[in-house]
Amino acid sequence: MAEPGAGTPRERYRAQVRAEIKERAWEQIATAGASALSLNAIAKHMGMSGPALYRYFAGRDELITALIRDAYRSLADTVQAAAAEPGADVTALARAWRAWALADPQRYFLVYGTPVPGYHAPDDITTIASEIMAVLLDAFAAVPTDAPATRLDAHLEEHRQWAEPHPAPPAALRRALTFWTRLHGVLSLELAGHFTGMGLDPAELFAAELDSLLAG
Amino acid sequence: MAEPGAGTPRERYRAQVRAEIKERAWEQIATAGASALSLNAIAKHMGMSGPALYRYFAGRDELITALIRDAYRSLADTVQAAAAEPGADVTALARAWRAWALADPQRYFLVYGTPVPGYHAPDDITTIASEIMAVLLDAFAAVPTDAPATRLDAHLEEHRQWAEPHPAPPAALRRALTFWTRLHGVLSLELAGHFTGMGLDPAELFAAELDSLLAG
DNA sequence: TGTACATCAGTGAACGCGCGTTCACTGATGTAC
DNA sequence: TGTACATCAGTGAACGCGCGTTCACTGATGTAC
Repeated sequence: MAEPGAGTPRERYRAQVRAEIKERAWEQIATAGASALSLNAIAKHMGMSGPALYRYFAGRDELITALIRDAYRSLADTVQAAAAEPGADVTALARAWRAWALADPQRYFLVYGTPVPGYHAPDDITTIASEIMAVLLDAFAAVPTDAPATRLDAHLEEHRQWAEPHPAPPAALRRALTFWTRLHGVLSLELAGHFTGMGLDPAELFAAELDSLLAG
Repeated sequence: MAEPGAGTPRERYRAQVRAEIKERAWEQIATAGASALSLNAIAKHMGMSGPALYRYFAGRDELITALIRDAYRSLADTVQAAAAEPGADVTALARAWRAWALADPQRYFLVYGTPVPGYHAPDDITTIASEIMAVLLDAFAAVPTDAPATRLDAHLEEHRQWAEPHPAPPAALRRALTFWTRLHGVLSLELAGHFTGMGLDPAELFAAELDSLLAG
């Protein structure tokens, strides 16, 4: 007797409806932000009654958590795919990261934006986040720098739990973190619209930060 | 006949109540985020009925806009005060910036966090934002770098409207922007809790980014 | 100084709304013999 | 192959809630003569 597995027509249907619910949710988030996400509104958009969604998600919170998980997963897949390309380097990762962010700003903000006080992501999401870091560590471990060790290198050498069990040298730890914070600095301000009206090209800013990473 | 000016007892009372409304609003934002801000809840906290607040703010949107304006004003005052101290340098500005951010994370996010799609800040807020940039430009114009001009320098030289009429040289434009994006990169991830559980000290990351600016 | 009037802060009732969520149900789909 | 039963997607009514906002009002405070 086969377990009620993923092949069943009913299971396939369930997965399909779940996916459509999430799609509509993303549309709603893109339009009005994550805080405006409403189960009833999604149901209406799908031509269903509100309570029907409870067959697919235990509630609003579970849906949001699923969206956050999907967003992390999507970014992890994106950077892993970029790293798997032949000839991939840090520049390729940065480009993939930026493209992912620009493709859906609200998705980016769901991952890296203003946190909801009190919300804590489940453990499996933390795991995905460290997959992402692992890709960065790999990339920087592959291109050692000859810059002298900094105070931060020393600090990270003594506080490297977050990178375990990756064997990256301290400079790679530092550069991976710096990749993250510098690109996020430019991207989040760009996506939030802080450069609009300033007359400059955020892509130039991004490129300059990438250069700074390659030099460091 | 004196205009119904700021000295009137009634006017002073009004200002006081307006201030208390905003204080309660900040408390609420700190607790549950900006999207949870509610006029009725504030009124209840103050022991007033909901409609009473309409004597002081035309509605929820006007209150939020006032809070955003106050937050920008507060940051501008903070960096201006830091710059006015004898012996003030870029390091002092960075320290003041960081202290301001840590003092109230949700206030920081109201300024630099996830934007609400569709919301556009009024012009006077943009003006305050450029006051802040002016302080950074002053600081960097005062300490020229001997680093060679970059591609970004060239871009900024041709796109410097946002800095007008400040006479800062291109390198100062670049360094002021980079100050902003790099510190924001570390601070926003720190305040959002992305470093918690990693076992590293965000202050070290911040210090390293500040060092990178001084070197650039 | 007192009296008449104007201003204005705050109340309480009411409006319509959309929210998340529960519940008992109908009807279609799948399963076992 | 057909029949009996179990599963489960989706409905509609209902719950209680808090929201923003309006309105006509009361009562206190300030102003003019």
